[in-house]
Amino acid sequence: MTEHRIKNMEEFAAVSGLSRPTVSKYFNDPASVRASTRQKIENALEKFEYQPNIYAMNQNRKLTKNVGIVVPHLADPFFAEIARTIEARCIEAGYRPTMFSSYGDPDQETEILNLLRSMKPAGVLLAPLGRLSDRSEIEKFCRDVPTVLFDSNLEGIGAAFVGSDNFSFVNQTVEYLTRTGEAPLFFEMKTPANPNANKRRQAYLDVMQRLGHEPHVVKIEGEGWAFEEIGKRGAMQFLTRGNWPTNAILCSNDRLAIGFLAAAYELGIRVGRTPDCVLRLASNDDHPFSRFTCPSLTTAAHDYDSVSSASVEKLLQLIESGGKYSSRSEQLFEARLVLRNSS
Amino acid sequence: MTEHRIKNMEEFAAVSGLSRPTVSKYFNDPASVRASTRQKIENALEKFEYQPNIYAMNQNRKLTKNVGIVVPHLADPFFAEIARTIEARCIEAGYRPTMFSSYGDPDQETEILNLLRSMKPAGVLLAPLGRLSDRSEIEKFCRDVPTVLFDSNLEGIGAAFVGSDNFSFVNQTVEYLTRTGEAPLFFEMKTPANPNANKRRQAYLDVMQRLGHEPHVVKIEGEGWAFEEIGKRGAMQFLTRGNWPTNAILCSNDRLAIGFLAAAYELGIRVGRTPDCVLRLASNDDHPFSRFTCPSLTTAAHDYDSVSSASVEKLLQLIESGGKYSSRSEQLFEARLVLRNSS
DNA sequence: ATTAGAAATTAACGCGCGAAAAGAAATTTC
DNA sequence: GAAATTTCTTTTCGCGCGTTAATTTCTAAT
Repeated sequence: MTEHRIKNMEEFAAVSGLSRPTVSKYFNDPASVRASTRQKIENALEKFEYQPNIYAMNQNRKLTKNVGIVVPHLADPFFAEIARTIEARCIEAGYRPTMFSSYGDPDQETEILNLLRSMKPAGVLLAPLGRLSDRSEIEKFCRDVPTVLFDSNLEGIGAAFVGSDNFSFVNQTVEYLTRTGEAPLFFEMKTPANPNANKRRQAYLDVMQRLGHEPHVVKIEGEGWAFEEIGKRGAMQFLTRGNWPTNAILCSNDRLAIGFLAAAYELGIRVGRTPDCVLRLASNDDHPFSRFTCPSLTTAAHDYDSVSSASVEKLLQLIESGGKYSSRSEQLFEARLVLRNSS
Repeated sequence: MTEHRIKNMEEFAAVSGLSRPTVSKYFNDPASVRASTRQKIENALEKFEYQPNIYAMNQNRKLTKNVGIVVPHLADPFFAEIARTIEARCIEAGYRPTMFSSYGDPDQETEILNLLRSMKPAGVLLAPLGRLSDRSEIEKFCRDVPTVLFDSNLEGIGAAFVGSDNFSFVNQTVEYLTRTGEAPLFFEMKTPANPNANKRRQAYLDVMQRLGHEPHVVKIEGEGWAFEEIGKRGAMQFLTRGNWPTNAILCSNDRLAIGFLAAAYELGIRVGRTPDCVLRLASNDDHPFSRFTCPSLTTAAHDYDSVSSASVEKLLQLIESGGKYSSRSEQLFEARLVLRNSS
């Protein structure tokens, strides 16, 4: 029982009865060595607990197994959830994901990209801030590092975009609200940072026209990422002002809707589909908390799983093709209407 | 205009008119070189955009500038928020934080610690899972790496613990509820994973005894991290059963309370402090969403800022003392009672 | 100007691994 | 069983930097 702590791959190769290059190959890709050899290594691995020095590994590798995941705001459960799923997918695929959040700050987003560049990642999954992003910085980054955009599209940037079909979201909610009652107005922030918001407004206008109803867009004030607070304040104004053109509200996203519902509750205005309610509300995203609002929120749900899987898959393809791609692809997933009690 | 891309520190040292060891010293600690030298480097830095290879840097350094931040569940806005604050503090202090989340899984927590160990971090800030954590693994890890525990205490493990004073939380909420109405019952999960939950129950029992009221603890079923769902289901049962010993509820944490309020709303049971309400509810944590519940939630707030600052400060002290400490310290911060509409 | 002390330079080594090339050994194929 | 193929070993080089020790240069004082 030689209780000799293994210090490097040389020593570990010795105790597994192999040469260092072979062991190196194994750690690079376990399937690249013969089964019997793999056994030898894995036996030794159990007895001696060694793991390669990640810094030495990555220093000389052209391509690391690192993958960067960047989201605009990790404290938003929506992004936390999707980042979590993507992270899991990357690990399954044998990569080492690292998560970053710019917390709504464009400068921090740029810093993250710089840090990532120095990490020589195999690829990056990036959900950009949107309107606030420094487009040229992101563009520059995408030229150096294989990058797949998700959630927020920046036209023409990155090798691919994977996201949700905003038209499908709004189409379903508007159609449902209209079919079961009055056609909705659209409740949104005046200057949304996220490009999806703009697409959703456009989709709302399109659908309303198609259905032959007059559109009403309510734009509320507010900057930053405190959407619930913004939604609540905006709803307070909207609700106390009265004189609503319709009794159906479609919020641009769930976080605004959460604020809206809080305002309605405080004002004693019943929201829901029962006869005693004066307003009906629907929204988009299926935020993790939307099933616990009062009333629970009718919303168009992202296909989280598909978006995550497709993003990662796209990135893996891109990596395997050496970062080259013939044309930028965009993949959009349909929404799934989730009927709850708010409409 | 020599558009020559700098490849390594040697080249960068050349263009800044210095020797490599000096430049190396600068990157290790900018204050360790003469002011005029620092200027030279920073001038060159603006013209030539070079950043040292992080892998080569860390390979041979006894201690990196890396700091690990580990939380039990990043998709929980509470942890996302505290992780965010801690991350910012670390960056301010010149360290490079990396965030990890075990997502409630003990195995993943252990894996994270193993990965961290191989990153040779200067220190780690760890909020362990709690009851589910593999104590021996964490203990082993803390022997190798300077570690400060936060949020959840594991007695005797790590160099220090920084958290909130659960007694102060419960003391304030119980005292408030009792003073303004009936004494509360305590609503919690049967087998809470988080040690704070146990301390809160104990604090509740203590306070009730001190105030001369009979305690009532309602324990609801449920495993995992879907606290809102668990709270809602448990509240559904509790509320439909009727025959409540008191009209005041103290939830162990806000996420349970969010579920409780959702259940009450669905059942048409009014919660709040107005005369038309049949129940009053308070809770602990001041979860980011607790101001948007219906009604908004009266809760005992963590001193987020102090906990984050103190944790990081403690870790920095620990790092500067070479990871040595004479005795394990515990630092607890008082709660701040936030009165909203639920009681 | 002299000089001690601080700061920078030179030179050299090593870290732990990736990578590549050439040859030996094992395995598969017919 | 020999040939063809795959897999492994040996050898060697280099990555980009940390680190150290011995000098040299600079700075700030006497």
